[in-house]
Amino acid sequence: MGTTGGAAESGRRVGRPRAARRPESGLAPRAELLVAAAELFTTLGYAATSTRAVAERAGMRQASMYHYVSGKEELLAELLESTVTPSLAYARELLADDTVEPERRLWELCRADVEVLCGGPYNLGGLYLLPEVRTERFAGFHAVRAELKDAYRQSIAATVAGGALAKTELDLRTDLVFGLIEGVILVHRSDPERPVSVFAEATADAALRIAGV
Amino acid sequence: MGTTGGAAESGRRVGRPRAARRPESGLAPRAELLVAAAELFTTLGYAATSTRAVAERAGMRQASMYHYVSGKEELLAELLESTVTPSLAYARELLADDTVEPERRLWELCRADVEVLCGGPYNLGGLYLLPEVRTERFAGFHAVRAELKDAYRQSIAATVAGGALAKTELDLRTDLVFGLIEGVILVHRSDPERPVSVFAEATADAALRIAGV
DNA sequence: ATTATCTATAGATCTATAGATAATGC
DNA sequence: ATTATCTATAGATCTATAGATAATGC
Repeated sequence: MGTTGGAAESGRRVGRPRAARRPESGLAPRAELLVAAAELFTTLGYAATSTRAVAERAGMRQASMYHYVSGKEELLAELLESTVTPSLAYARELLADDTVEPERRLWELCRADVEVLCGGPYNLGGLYLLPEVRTERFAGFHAVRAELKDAYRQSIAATVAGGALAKTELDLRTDLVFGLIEGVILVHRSDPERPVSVFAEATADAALRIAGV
Repeated sequence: MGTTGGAAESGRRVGRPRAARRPESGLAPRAELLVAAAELFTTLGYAATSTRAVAERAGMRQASMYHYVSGKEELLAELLESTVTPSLAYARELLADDTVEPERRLWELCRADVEVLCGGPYNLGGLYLLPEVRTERFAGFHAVRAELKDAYRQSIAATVAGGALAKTELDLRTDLVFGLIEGVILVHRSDPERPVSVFAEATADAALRIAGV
């Protein structure tokens, strides 16, 4: 124990050496697998990506992958959650801070969320629509996503325009705003040249208009 | 020739009878395959659906499918295009009709498009994000989708607010509106109870606000 | 004769496990 | 001794083709 996963110092590592030696990514093996999975899932598709492809791209043989993860599903689950948790943490921070105007908070939440979704090297948001994701296996992801959506609902309700809404109306507005944010995933893909920051701000502006602010 | 594909009259049909006899759907075999594929692709996922599953659900054996289609890809291509062509035809009709106010035309295009995307029995719009769809094989789909997007661009440009926009700005607005429309696919899924017509109108309202009208 | 289907199958995967091996650590 | 990896493989697919068969049509 103690230095578990460390050993980044010299090239000396416990265990049989890998067959295909490579430059040393510096990442822990599990992280290497996650990066490889992110790239392959988003470009080839989840179901179309084999465990062999993931492992090989991470620099190890297919069977070795099972030393770190139980299979493809675990990788997908972790990747999905990683697209939500930063925004969720930020949303909570914003909601707790009452020195900021509610309209401004909502705008900032939208902006930041788009940055996370479109800013990473891979278009992980595109994985949300996978049918596989609906299964019980991904309950953890659904839970955090629902929490994020609830933060959006609260942010909208806190605005001047939002305070007057009936529950049905509030739900509808929330769905539209949330839909816009997740929909930008598609949009971003259609024009990846556009700077993410410009795009994130434009989306936040649009979200406020939808919310009725 | 002559009555190709017909024979819906009595139960008499040319060719070896199917192994698993069933009530007669009334549909032509190719249409039965498309319906089966729509259901399975949207619920299980494209890559996760086998040719056997599609064929069996359509009432025939796996190998018989190849009598009608070249494989899964052909089914997907046709299903994708079917989600765009009705809206595209309608968009052209609207653009040709100058008795309608531009703002109203844009609203109506959005409303109708959402109805098509969310109105069908299956959530085919969810297939847009499949990585497989990016490949050359689906160029036909991309072409019609690009035409539809262009119709949106024209509709936005024709509005009072749209006329004043620089090209970059117009492109951005178009992308946001188009993104909202396609994003509602996700939203609709989260609450399928809500009547589609209400939802379609609310989305069209939101689209106009994004467009700046 | 023509047609729509069937059965059978070759060849190519892919996943997950069993068991061997080549390092370091003590 | 412990660990991280390897090689090998059983068992389960899945796709696309070859060739047989059971209807109708002439």
